[in-house]
Amino acid sequence: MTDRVRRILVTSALPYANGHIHLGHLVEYIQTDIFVRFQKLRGHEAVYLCADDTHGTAIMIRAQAEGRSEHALIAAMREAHLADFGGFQIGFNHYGSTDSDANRRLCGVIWRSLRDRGLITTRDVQQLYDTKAGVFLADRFVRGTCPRCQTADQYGDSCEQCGAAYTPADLVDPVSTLSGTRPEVRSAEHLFVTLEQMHAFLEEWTQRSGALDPRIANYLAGHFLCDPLRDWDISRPAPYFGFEIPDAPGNYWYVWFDAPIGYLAATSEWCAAHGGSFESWWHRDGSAPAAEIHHFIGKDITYFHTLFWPAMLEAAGLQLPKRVHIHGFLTVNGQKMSKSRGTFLLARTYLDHLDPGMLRYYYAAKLSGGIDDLDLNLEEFTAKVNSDLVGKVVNLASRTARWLEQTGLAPDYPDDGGLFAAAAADGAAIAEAYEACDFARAMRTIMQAADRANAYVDAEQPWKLAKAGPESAAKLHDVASVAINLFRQIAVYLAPVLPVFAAQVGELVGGPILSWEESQRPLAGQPVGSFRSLMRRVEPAQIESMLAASVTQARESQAKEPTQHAVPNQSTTKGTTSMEPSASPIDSGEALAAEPLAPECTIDDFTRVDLRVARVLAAEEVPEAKKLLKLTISFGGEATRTVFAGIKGFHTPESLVGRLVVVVANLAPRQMKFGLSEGMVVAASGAGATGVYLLSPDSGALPGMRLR
RNA sequence: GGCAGCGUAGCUCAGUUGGUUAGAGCACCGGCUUCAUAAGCCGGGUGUCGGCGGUUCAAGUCCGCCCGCUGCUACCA
Repeated sequence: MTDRVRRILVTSALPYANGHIHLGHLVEYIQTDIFVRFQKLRGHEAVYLCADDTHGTAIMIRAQAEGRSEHALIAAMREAHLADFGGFQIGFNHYGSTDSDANRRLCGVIWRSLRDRGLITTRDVQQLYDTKAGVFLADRFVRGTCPRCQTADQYGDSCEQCGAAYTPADLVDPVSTLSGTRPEVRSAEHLFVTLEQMHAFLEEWTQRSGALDPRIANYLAGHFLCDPLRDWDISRPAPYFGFEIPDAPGNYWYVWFDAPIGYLAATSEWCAAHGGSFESWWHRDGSAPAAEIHHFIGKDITYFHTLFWPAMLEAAGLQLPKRVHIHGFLTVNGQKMSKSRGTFLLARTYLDHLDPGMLRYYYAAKLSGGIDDLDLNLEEFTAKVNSDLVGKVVNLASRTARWLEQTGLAPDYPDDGGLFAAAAADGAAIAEAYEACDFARAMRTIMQAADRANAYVDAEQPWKLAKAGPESAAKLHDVASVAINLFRQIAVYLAPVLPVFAAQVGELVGGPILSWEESQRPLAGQPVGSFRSLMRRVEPAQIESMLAASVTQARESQAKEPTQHAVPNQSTTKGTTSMEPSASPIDSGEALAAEPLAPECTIDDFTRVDLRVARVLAAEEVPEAKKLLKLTISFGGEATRTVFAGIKGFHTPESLVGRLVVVVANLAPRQMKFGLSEGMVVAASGAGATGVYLLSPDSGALPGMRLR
């Protein structure tokens, strides 16, 4: 079956050292791990490499906020990542870090190749600099007024209102979200890769190499390759946590430049430790059989891995990926993972409550190799694990192993009516499905074998043979021997998905499962150990308790974790504290937990916002708008204003007319799709929660009165 | 509204390059069994394959339009 030994280098995307591993990440690592274990079981030389992604502004800022060095931060996160991966039986051959000597060296190698091929160019970039925080500000750390339409509070790169694209330096009245101060414009030289020079190569590689799913190739053709490719800014001026560029002092490689090179660095480190040759994996003219490079990534980082990265490899003359496997995101119970619902499940939280093998199996049963999102439906999870793994597979041994404890397997494999041979013949189809990353199909085929095996036990009724006395002993021995062989055969097929389970089966009978070939011939005459529980049913209570723990955790971490504002969440007003020891604390802390307090402000800050009582004179639907109602309000006297409020669906126009509301009266007018809005009606709402609740003053308040 | 994706049995999904009466698992109902760390076996579906139209000898499978849902983004000022 194994025609020739393939050399397969496999990577998963490098997790960022800014957060813990969650069940969404694990879709990728489990998928990759199954693929690698399958290849190894088939006798191929497969190497699974990964590393922590450690550089960039976000790490720098976080380390600053936590009052420790970047190195301390990434070391701690690395330890946590490794514990999580270990818990889920992810079998990396090597787990490196982008903050390593090997990576620095290889970044230099790639860099020189790009230089030598004339792919690097230099250009001045106007960027905002936060003098208080002492850093250049990435686009998302700056807000200000749009230079084109004058809309306030826009991000540094584009205006949400008019769609204008600009650089942060063009913003009117920019503010740093790090320090709240006004940043100054500084000009700095950045280095760019002129990707357009690689256009023809990228066209060819993405469209015709077979490395990409046609849907991805199509997406790239339609969104990027149809126009000249823009230059890629790959340097950042100091201060920056990363590697300084040797021939451009004061400049650092952008984190997305050094991250994929981490794949090369991990290879280099692994080779150094195991005596392999880096060249044999990545060089094109290696004397060894050409290696296959497989990258597994999520759809969010597609263009880094399908445009920038192959361009870098091509420029450096290195081996290109044979395949970039792209998967979708994880949803839980059909929705995006949510901290408040407890479905933002960290790896650690899961491990505290459930068996990792179960998630590995569930993901395998749902993964079909496509880029569709994968849904973790917790009820289905429970049903599938209990039915397939406990009821069908484990139960097969549970119901027959005891009859072989004394005798071992039959000395010759008995006649089983062709069952073992049939499942052995399925091996080719199962292997093909694994190879195509269509694990769902592989699991379906394997479970059919388990069904047939259980039907066999049922038909032979070994429990009756056991009672029938000595004359049936030989028949009982045969039946149990068949059942245990079928069980072990299934364990071989499941070994890539359930390595720990496979090892336990090996202990029960037949020794460690080391080769796919073991699915092709039955065992005979071997001893059988005493059967021990291999897997327990999932109880709905376990799921409940995991979700509850997850909610609690999310709250705690949100209370503790520094935000990018890096300002401690203190209670700042007496009012807040005096309300805490309320006699009957029946209100849950959910709303507050979902949205931590904003950074401290001064009374002057507050005074700048002019809140007034207003009366709603008229209210009407805006049929084309999903969320907006058009209100006409008055602060008293003749003048009226038009305000669009996002309360459609929560208030009917009729219920609003005549009532008093609170309005931000000095807010800059905003041109909206359906007209000019001249203020903002204040309402309460919870982060991530539905429901919008208008504020009303006590009776006696009059339009025009100010809130203070 | 823009971009992307999806709509097949109550639920989660398979349906390969268009080809015989459209499938699986779970759930549900009935029967059997009792060896099993409460599993197993047998039987049970009149599903408008979202709708309409088109191409074809033949469409869940290709094309067009429409409807609905999801994600990102936008009208939440």
